[in-house]
Amino acid sequence: MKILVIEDESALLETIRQFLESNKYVVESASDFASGMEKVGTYDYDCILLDRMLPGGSGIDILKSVKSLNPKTPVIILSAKDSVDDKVLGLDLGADDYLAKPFNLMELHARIRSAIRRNLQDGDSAITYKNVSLYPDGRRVLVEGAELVLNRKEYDLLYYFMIRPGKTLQKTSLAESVWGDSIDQADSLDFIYSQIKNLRKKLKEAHAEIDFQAVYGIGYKLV
Amino acid sequence: MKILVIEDESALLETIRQFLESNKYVVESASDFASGMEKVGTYDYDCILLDRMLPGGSGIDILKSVKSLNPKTPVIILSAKDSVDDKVLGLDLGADDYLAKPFNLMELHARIRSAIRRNLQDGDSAITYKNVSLYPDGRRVLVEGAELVLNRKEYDLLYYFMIRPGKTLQKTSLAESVWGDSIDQADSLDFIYSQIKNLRKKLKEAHAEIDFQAVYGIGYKLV
DNA sequence: GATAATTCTGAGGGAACTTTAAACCTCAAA
DNA sequence: TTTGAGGTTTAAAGTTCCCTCAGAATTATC
Repeated sequence: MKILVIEDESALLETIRQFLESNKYVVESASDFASGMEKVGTYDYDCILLDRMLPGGSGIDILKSVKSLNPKTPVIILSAKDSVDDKVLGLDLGADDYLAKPFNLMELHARIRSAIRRNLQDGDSAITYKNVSLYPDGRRVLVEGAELVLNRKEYDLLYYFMIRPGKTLQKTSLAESVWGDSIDQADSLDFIYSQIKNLRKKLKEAHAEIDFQAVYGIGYKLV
Repeated sequence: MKILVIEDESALLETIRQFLESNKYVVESASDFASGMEKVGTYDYDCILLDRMLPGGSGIDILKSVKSLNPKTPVIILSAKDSVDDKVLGLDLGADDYLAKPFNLMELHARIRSAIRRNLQDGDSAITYKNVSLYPDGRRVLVEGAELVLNRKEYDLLYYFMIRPGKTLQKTSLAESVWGDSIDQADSLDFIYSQIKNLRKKLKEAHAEIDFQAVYGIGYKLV
């Protein structure tokens, strides 16, 4: 699960980051309007935490942008203002939840899970490609109706591919999304080979019609 | 689906209303005893959420009234008290489920769906999976007709699994749902292992065909 | 073709996680 | 106060991941 936190108070940002990472989320952050907009426009996230007031612009505009690009991505607004108007404005514009600062981290966690779950439960919760269906809610994978048991990394990796079928994905992107920001430029990415290999084996045994096609020098794409 | 929420804390009431409406339910509400009684006596609902303590009277009396007028309407009691007596009293008087405050909205949603489904299935109010049947009213569990005696936590845990068979449930979700919001981030979740172990033992002795499959690094799922 | 770069495969081992049992705590009933 | 059941914590043993490494196979470049 990848979460974007857009927040200019660096102390708060770090607190949130640490907390979320200890809860196994992959966290990215932006601390001003421009970089927030850029991240939102470039990557997909499972949930976005958004401060209302940002240097360079209003969080509300980022919210609008998110909702036009990826209407289903849940956005939780963090704001110092606890006025009803503020709340209503945010929710009217499509925010999924609203949390007044200062807030409790456990409360934040509950809201994030709730938002993500709600998002996944809406309508078609399955992601299907060829004869493989993936249910984010419950982390299940079915191949022609038969359950395919995957472990954590395998599932995360497959999920990342399944929501972007046919698209060539760089190894660095894969590493960042599945393994988190902690990946260093200098680090070897050999572990991806390992995971791809194991996933392929399991998929083949289950007679899945999908495969990861290596794109020499770049990464892989799901075909 | 039309739901009546009888609750005097206006903040909680609004939270529930927003949540349910966003999930496509039609929501009506009452915030004191008299108006609750009136609504209950006048309209039919698919489910009623009922606070125990209300200005002007006890939720229990409303429950009695509902059960004499429309015995089949599912009623879920919401209460700040998590005492066993309270729970048993409510369930003895015909409540279909019981949720201790503070509760998670997704949990509430699951219980509502479960209660409504059970109601529609007419007659038996059991939740059945493989050879295990669970009767929320009375908190009884039968394995192939034979009663399986579970204590409180064991029952709560099993219930949480039974209404979500096959779905991978995170340990944190389990902890929150069965143990309540009091679970702290820093807390170890090892006690879940103990409960799982005891439940498994009892289930096995009773020749139940269900089991909790560990999902490494995530939690468990009922199979 | 020869060479370099990249990808694939299999095995090993340390870390993370789960299982199990037993000790410990708490609280209500006798 | 004692007793015992329910529930939690602890510790040791067992299991599963998944990263690393080394060599083989494949692909690109010359």
